[in-house]
Amino acid sequence: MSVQPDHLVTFATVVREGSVTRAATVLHRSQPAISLQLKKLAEAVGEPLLVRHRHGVTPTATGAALLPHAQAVARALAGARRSVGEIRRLERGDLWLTASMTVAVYLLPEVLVRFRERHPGLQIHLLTRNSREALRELADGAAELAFVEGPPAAPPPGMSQRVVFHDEVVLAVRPDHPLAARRAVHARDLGDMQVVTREPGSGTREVVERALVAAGLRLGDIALEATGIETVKEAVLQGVGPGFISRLALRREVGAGLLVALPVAGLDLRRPMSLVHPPAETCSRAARAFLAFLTGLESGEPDHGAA
Amino acid sequence: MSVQPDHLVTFATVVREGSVTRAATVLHRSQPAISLQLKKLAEAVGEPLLVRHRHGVTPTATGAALLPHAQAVARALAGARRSVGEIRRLERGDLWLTASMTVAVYLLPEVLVRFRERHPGLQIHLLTRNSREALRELADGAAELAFVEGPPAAPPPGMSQRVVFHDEVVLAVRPDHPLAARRAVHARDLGDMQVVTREPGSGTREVVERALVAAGLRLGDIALEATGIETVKEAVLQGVGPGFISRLALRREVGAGLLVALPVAGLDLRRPMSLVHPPAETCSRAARAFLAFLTGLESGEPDHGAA
DNA sequence: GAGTGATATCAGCAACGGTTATAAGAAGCC
DNA sequence: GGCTTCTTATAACCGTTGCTGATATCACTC
Repeated sequence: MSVQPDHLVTFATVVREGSVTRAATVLHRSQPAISLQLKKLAEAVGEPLLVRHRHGVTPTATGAALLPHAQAVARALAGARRSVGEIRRLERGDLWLTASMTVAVYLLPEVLVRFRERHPGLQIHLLTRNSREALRELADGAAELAFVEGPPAAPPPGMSQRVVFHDEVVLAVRPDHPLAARRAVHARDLGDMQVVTREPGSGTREVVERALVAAGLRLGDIALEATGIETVKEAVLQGVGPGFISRLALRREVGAGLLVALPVAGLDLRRPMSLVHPPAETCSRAARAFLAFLTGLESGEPDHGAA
Repeated sequence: MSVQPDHLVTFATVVREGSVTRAATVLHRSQPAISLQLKKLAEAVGEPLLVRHRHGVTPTATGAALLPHAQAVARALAGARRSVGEIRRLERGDLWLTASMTVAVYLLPEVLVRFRERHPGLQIHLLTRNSREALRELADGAAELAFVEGPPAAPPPGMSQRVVFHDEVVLAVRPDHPLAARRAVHARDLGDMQVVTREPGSGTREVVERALVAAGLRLGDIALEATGIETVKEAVLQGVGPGFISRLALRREVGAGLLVALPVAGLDLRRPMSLVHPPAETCSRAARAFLAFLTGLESGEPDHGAA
């Protein structure tokens, strides 16, 4: 029989305690169980490892030679158990998120800060991708939770999906713009405007175009087609004209009075953000904790619910 | 169920091999056995450690966090197994000997050198004591083999004893001494001599006195009572007079023609050296190897047998 | 010589962990 | 599209291990 890890741990404990009986109580075993393990270990080595005397045992020369290795095994095992304990108590762990740009930049940071306050030991990895890439990383296992744009379409097999945020594309204007005084604009007014939009292929642009098509309308002049949300925002701020931007991405500027967000009546510019994730049972504890945290946010803090 | 060392080793192997099936062959287990161990480990941790894909498995974030600990356990265990292997093959080990002065100084070094040539990895510890101390250290377990002076008296309980060397106290004289031409002296001539002896209480002195008493004789003048074998030897070399010394301690000087060793007829000055040791089964491999080595010497090389 | 404290030994038994056989899922290939 | 061929998962069975509880043994103490 070869050398068993348990035997080495037992041996190390026996030497540390200096007694088979004491080691038995420490290890929550009966004394014969310990004696048997020691016997097996000595057989494996081929010679006695302990000498018995009145008040316990002491290692032989061979035992002393083996002891450091036994201690190394015991140490390594204790380290592994401690690590597992930390993981179980969520004192340690990794949370791999993948999210499309808008979610990653404008929604998640605030949420993640609060989540980390609750679990400071967790290391959060946020991958900023587009929706398709995010879903692929989810399937790969590179991330456990994916935040994607768009309504619940076809969730990948074996995955759950739910809407976590109801965003909406709005028309952003400067406070000194004539429209700024109005509560909203109507879709038919768009034909007269010179607007700023994102480039074709971007999520925001697609939402706008789909809504226009559905409403049987067309855009007027496109004053500027900008790549990237911040570019559009900057163009609007500079006075180029009204621009289509997610309400989510405008929160700070609206709050600061730098821009005004106007809903477009007659167009369905809603833009739900979905969370896609494997069944909770197959998720890491960290991911489960984050799912629960999100649910808590939605129910407990209504300002994060509908747009 | 708690985290088992075997599971960690298996996990480390699976990650290294990148496949459950390959790890199974490496570990000489069936594939289901490995799968089961991984399942148990994942249960203990509380979340999945591996993600499956077409050509095997890769660790999850949690698995990656646990991996170093699993590797540490595997490394430590491998180290312990290697160490045990070395001990079994006598490439490593300790041999603790305790011996009375005469044996330790004049007999063992030569033997030990040859023994170490055969087993270079063994570390030999030679404790130089007197016979009583040697026997106590044997009982304590501080040494495995004890070389003591005197005939097989009462071997300690559970110990074996055998004579390994037949020494003899002789009368050493300088080559220019009148006695040097003779093959031997007779005990009754001692009364006329001025001799050099060890101090009372030394083994050599006791052998001489016991023999004299048994023969109904007394010593003549003691010219010098010296403490220590080398002191007696030096006194004889300086011409103080004949001296009682163990033949064993005279080998070099006799060989070099510096001294002549004269047996004393009519006195039983034999002085066997005994080896006391526990039963071979309870000895370390190193000690067993040394016992076998000694037996080989005695049978194979007669010059080490009788005096 | 009885008492105490330690380890060794023994018999019995439950459970773990292994094996073989089989299923099931995904990818690649005509 | 069905077929093959990798995977890993599941199930039934079974042998061995290793534990427990009781008891023996041994050494030292009083």
